[in-house]
Amino acid sequence: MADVAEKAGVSRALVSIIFRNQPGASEETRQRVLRVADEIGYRPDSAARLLARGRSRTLGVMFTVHQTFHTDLIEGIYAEVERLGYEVLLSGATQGRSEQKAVEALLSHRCEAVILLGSFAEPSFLDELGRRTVAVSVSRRVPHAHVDFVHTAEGKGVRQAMDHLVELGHRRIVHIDGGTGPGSAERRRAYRAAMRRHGLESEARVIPGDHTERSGIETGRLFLAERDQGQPLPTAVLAGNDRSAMGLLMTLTRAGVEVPRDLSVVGYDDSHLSHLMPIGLTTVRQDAGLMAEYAVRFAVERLEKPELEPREAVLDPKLVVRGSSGPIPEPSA
Amino acid sequence: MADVAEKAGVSRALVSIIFRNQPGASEETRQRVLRVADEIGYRPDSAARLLARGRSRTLGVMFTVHQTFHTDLIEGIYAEVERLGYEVLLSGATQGRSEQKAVEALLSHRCEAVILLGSFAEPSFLDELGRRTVAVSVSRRVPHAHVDFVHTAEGKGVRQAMDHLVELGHRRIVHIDGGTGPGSAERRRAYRAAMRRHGLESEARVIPGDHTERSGIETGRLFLAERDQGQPLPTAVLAGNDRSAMGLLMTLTRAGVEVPRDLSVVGYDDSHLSHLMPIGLTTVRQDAGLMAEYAVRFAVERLEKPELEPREAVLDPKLVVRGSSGPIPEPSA
DNA sequence: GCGCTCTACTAGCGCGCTCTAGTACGAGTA
DNA sequence: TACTCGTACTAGAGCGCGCTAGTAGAGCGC
Repeated sequence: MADVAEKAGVSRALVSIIFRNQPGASEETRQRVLRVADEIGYRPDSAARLLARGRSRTLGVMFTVHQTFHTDLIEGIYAEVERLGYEVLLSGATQGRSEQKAVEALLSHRCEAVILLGSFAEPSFLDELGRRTVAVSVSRRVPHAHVDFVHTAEGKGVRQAMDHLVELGHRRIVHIDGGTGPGSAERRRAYRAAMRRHGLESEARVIPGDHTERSGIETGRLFLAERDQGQPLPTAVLAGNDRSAMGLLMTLTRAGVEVPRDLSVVGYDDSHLSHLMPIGLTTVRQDAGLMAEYAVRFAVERLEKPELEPREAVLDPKLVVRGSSGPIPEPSA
Repeated sequence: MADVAEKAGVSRALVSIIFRNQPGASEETRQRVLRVADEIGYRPDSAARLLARGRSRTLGVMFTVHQTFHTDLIEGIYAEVERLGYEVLLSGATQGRSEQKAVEALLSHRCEAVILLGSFAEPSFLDELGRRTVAVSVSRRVPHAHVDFVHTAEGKGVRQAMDHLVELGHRRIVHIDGGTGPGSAERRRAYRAAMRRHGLESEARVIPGDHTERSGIETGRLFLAERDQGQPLPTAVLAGNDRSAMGLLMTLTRAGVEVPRDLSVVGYDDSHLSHLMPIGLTTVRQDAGLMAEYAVRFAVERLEKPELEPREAVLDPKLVVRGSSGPIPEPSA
């Protein structure tokens, strides 16, 4: 910066003004300084910039690397953040890199707010985080924690899916659970309620799982083993999310079970891959773009008005019927 | 930091030493300072830290949000970077956020090196970037640019896939191209060479596309339209990558074409989703973990020995045969 | 001529940390 | 005793910016 200032024959302060696009420099000087900077290859150092101004205008986003729905959300976040003149820092959680670690990285990089996509963390962790900084939790709802929430009305989505299956004649409808995953408790509850409402309480069955393909695969294996022992397959499965549904589909299809003739499968999320399954996955759509928009807006608004209380946005999900669900198999089949 | 120092009754410098895990503080003081810091909720500010020490020890990673293979790479990158005591900053390219923009963000955050996953950028852009900083290009090979390369021997992979298909009796083998995507030129060339080698030159057909599901879908539609006009379907397709293969599979399967009975499909990458397709996708496996390891090591080694010339790592791909490829359909069928 | 305002610019402090060059002091050594 | 040496610590400069308070000079009305 000093080099640029000297070469352009102005003070460092003026260079600073110009690079911040602030008024206070003549058009002529502005052009000259920018030209010199370009020649030298100068680019403002955001570390120093961050340090000097109190604010970083940066939102941190914690996501799970393999969660395809998260990449849908990230796309939306980039778009909205740019609109509002902020920046984004991504930090991924993986097998060997915990959520806590990912969030720590964001905080130490001076993110003003943290957006957590589908967090699995303890409620106390979220609450503490929310008190220390502005935090938004997407998908994962933790009552009484000091964070904003953006999620879909899980109950509504599950209800639509269940009504759809019951209308098709299904009674033996199994739910693959999402474990401690975001939204799973609500989905599980809504599944149980729907079974009760349809008088299918005695048929209700929840299979433990998580939000990965693995739990779908394992459930598939379980079903096949049961079938080999003479038990009938369920006629429909409501998976905890799309990935779980895909795992199930794969396992069953490979074993010769035909979907939806022999069994219907419904997913959850409508991640961008779900409509790319060869048969098309019937699933509950969450609007990733809108969720991202809310998350960013909540964060930015709380940053600009710190006295604001955390809020909650509940979006409406929508069942998308594709090829993986169909009428109940013929009794004789 | 000053607060911590005061409350613990030591100088700021000593607090600094302790937080950098450096020798020069007694165990007793160390514990006391850490306890005080914890009480206050102090966490070293990496912006200031960055500014103060010359180095950031941070590698920037540019990736394409929806490219599933990239998430596989990222997982590997996090692991290797941690092992070497560096940090990672992710920056995603999306529809509305160009590669250039994503890279700019990384540079202004003081990344010492940039790892580009499957870049589409102009060779001149890469070369310039490589001269300004340490850059590693994964998958995309740009001869004579001043960057490290990590990629697989595309030719070998394609050859294996083609030999596999020819062995199964296929002759009308079509290639869906990856356009300007990383590796596509090499794959296209290898496809043509393989057709020639097998005496199938006259059957060679390359359909323009890119590395997304869309190009698979469009190719599927094209095939269906051709079939409706009386032309025969090809018997096998070598897709530009897994996503393209998945798009094709979806379109054809929905239209009643059975894979692999009516048509064989081979993908490329073996991204973590490809073995989750219900029928299992035959594909050319690239070892994401190993590629990530090389990329990080190249970057770090060049950072620590700046006189090092850029290098190239060519890994061996391996055909993974799953359910989407099979023998040529019966002539009468 | 004077004071006034407005534009275009500058001086220099401070953001929170790292790091070099030091000091103070007790233990060991000749 | 005088000296080194090692351990535990401190003072203070400086990293590259942003920002506040200020100046110099042009233009204006009276």
